[in-house]
Amino acid sequence: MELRLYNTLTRQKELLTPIHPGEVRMYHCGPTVYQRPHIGNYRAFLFADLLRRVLELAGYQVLQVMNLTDVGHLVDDAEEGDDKLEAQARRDQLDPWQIVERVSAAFFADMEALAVKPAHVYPRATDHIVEMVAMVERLLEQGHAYRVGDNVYFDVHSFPNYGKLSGNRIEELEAGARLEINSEKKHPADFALWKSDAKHLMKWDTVFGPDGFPGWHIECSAMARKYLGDHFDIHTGGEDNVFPHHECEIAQSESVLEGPFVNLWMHTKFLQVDGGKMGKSLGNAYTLDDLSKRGFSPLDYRFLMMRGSYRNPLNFTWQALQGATEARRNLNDFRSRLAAEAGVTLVDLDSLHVDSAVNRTRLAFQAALSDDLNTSEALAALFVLRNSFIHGKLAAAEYSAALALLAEADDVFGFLDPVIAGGLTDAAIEQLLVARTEARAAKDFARADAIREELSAAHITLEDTADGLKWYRG
RNA sequence: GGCGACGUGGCCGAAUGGCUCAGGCACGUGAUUGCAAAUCACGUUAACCCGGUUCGAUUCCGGGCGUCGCCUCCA
Repeated sequence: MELRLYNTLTRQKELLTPIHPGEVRMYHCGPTVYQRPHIGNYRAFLFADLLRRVLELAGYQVLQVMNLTDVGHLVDDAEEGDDKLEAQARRDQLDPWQIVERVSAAFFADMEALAVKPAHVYPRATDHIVEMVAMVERLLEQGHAYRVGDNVYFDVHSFPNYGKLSGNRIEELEAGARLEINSEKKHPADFALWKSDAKHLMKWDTVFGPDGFPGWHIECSAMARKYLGDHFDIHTGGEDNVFPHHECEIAQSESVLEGPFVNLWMHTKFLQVDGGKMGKSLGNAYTLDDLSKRGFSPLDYRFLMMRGSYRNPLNFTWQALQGATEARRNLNDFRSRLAAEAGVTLVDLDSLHVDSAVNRTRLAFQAALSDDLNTSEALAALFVLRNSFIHGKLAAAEYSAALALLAEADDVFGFLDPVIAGGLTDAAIEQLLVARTEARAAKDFARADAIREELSAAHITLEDTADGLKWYRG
C-alpha cells in the first residue's frame, strides 16, 4: 500500500518514501495548554491520529511525537511581556504551572474520549530548555542569530530559503500593513529565539541572562530533533502554523543542521461553524462538553471529521453532527447485524478471493486512503458494502469477511462503538421476546415497550420485520 | 499592501472536461405495525455571478462577489 500525500512545501501530492525504510517519524504541533482545546483544535489532532493509523495500516512502524506548549507565547506586543498562560493564570488567580497541569489533564481526557491513539511522546517545552538554549547558541556561533542585550533574534536574511513554505517574501513582509515600530531587531521579519523579561512568571536563568524564556518557534525545532533526529519524515499542524511558526522552524533547524529538516509538511484547514469563523467571542468555540450537553458523543464528532477532507475547510453545523451521529449508528448496526449472522469464523483478509465483494470494498477503501487520506471516499466504500448487504446482494459466505473488514476499517477510523462482551444470554433474550410478544398480543403496549427498553439497555436491538421478529447485539 | 485556500441538492460532503456527482443525513410515498420505535422498498432536489478556452466545463483560465487562514499567540 503506497501512500500519496500532499506536501505544503511543494504544493503537490507526493509518494511517501520514508527516510528509514519501513519506518515513519513524525511531529505534530500540539495544544497550547492554557485553555481546554475546542473542537476546532481537535480537528488537527484527529488528523494526526488518522495519519498515524493509515501509516500503520500501510505497514509502517510509526514514531509519533506531539508537543505540549506549556510556556508563554506573547499575546500582545513583545513589550507587554504578557502571554496567554500568564494572562489566564491572572484571571484564574492560579500559578501558570497549575493551569498547565489542569489543562493538560483535560486535553488527555478529551483525546481518550475521542479514541485517539496516544502519541509515543508528548514532550513539554519547559522540559527542554537546555536543548533550546544549545540550539540558540549554535545559531549565534553560525552567525544566523544576533544578541541585543539579553534577547536573541534570528536573522532571516541569513537564510536564503526563508519563505519557501509559506510563499511569503521578506520584502513583502516588511512592506506589510502591520509594521513593527520601535523594535530592536535588525529587520522586522527577524524573529525571537530567546527573550528576557524580569516580570515574566515562567523564566529561566541561562547564559543569555537571569530572566529568559524561549522564543515562539524554537521549542518545536529542539524537541523534534531530540525525539525524531535531525531529519525526519512528516511534520503537521493547523493551517495557521504555516507562517510564521513552521517557516521559522525550517529556518532555524536547517540552519543549525546545515541540511534537510523535514521532508513532508501537512496542514489541516480550519473548522468553520455555520459558514463562518469559530471564536470564543462568537460563542461557538465548542468543547466536547458542549457537544455532550446536546447528546452527542465524542465519537460522533470524530466520525464527522472523517467525512470531509482535511485539506478543505469543514463547516460544522448541529445538523451535520446529527447526520454524522445517525450515519455512525447505521454503521454500528451494520456490524451488529453481520455479527448476528456471521458466526465466529476468523477471516484472513489477505487471502480473500480477488473478485469477492468484500475484497473489492477493501481495495477501494485502501485506494481512497492512499490518495492523500480520502476518508470521505473510504467511508463511502463501507456504506456501499452495507447497501449490498441490505439489498441481499452480499453472499452469506462473505459475512465473516465483511465483519473482518469492518474491524480493519475501524482500526483506521476508530469511530465504532466498542464491542460489548457478555450481557444477556441468548436464552434469556428469547424468553424476554416471548414475554414481549404475549404483551403485544394482549395490547399491553406499555409492558411490551418496557421489555424493549430493557433489551435496549442490554444493547440488544429489535426489528419487527415482515419476516418476523429479529434481534441482534450491538 | 503581500501570501494561500474555499464556494456542489434542505444539511454535511467526494470525485470529475462529456458517460447517473459518490456516500451519508434529512425529506416524501409505500410495506410491516401498536396511525410507536426499529426495519425494508421506491422516490425528489445541484454546482455563487460574469466572461474566456473547448465540439462540450461543475471540473481549465480571467474577473467579480462571498467565506476562511496567514503576515501578532492561535489547530
